[in-house]
Amino acid sequence: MNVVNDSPRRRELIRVAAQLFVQEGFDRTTVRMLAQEMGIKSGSLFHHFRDKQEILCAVIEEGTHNALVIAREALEQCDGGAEARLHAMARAHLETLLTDRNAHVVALYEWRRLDEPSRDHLGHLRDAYEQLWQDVIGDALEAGLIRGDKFLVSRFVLGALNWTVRWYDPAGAYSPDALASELIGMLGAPTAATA
Amino acid sequence: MNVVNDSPRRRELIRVAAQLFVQEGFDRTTVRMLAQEMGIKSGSLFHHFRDKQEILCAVIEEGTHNALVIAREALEQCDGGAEARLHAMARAHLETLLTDRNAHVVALYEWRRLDEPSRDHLGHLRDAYEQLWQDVIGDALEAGLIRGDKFLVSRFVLGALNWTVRWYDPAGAYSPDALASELIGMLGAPTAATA
DNA sequence: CATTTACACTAGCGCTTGCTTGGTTAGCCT
DNA sequence: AGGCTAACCAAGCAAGCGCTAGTGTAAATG
Repeated sequence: MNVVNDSPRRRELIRVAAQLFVQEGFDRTTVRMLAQEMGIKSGSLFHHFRDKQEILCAVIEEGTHNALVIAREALEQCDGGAEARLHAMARAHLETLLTDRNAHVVALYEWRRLDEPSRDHLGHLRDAYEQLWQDVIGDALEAGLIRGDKFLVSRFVLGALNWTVRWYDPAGAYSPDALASELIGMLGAPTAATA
Repeated sequence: MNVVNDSPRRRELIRVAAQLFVQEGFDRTTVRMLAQEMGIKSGSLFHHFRDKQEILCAVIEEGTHNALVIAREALEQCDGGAEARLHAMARAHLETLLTDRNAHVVALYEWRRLDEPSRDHLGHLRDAYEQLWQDVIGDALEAGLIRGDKFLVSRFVLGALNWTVRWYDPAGAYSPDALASELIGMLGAPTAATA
């Protein structure tokens, strides 16, 4: 009953829950599964979370939060060039998609299972992240690096990047850095072909 | 018990099921919901489908099948130009994403709920569709219309297009045709900027 | 030493789920 | 008229679901 909001135990639960949600989907993952994976009984979960929804919310929140932090860091450690910033964002996105893969897959595929309040809360986080992208894309457009409408390009690029969770193999030929370069090279940037 | 494989009634069931699967998700859609929406009792569904899985499979199969047919038609009604073919594919993809929206959203977001045999069966359909894309992209690369690796570009483009189900509003400023042009214009095609 | 806190357990309630069974109805074909 | 069949219904089973109430215990805290 007495729910604690931050503890190592809770963090571990979120990690394992994310993995299960990816493997089985949110609805098919039962509280009993998660409990067994943690070596405890199902009732004990509700000491850490109010209900099952809150577990889902926590998983997505952590992933989105990390993505935002990493993106901001990547932009700060960057000289002012529009192309460098674009590359840094793409690379950061791919890297967080790898390190927090489970959380991001859950965010992408189980978003609809969130109830209204959670969706609202997490929506603001996600909006902040997308705003970052729109700023960087806007700069790249002004610098003549790419062509098109700011919002349209942002959505196309985000779509292309998010789709990578379906096929990208980190053991394959491309590193996140190389993949980011390939993406930018594909866009109509005459000077970015070999970035 | 005695399952029929093709009938108007079954087709209608598939249509309604697709809508429910989008609204509620596959797991949260109960056979009772679907039955009620059709004005029948839940047990009667199993005259048309062996089990719930088969309904999901039928929904996705119809969507993917239509996409394949429409893409082939679009390519046939096309002169041989690589750019025209690329545009025709993108436009066909966006149009089928609209007309069969429910089925495609289900295919994108509920794929994991398929059992192994269904996934295998539908996988071949999807592979055939992606092969079409790779051919068209390959031609565009050879024509110097775009840059990059054939497989990489195919995946980036498909990702960008599929992501549109998240944000595209058919009542908005862009028609599928215009959107396809914008996407191709964004790619590094010097002669395609105003296609 | 007494109390609180964090975490886990046992045991189950109340409900929903996919699916089955056995039988009925209405229309079509010969 | 008689038979066939697609379509449906009523009733319910067995299993599984999220979640709760109440209790135990070891470590931290006063």
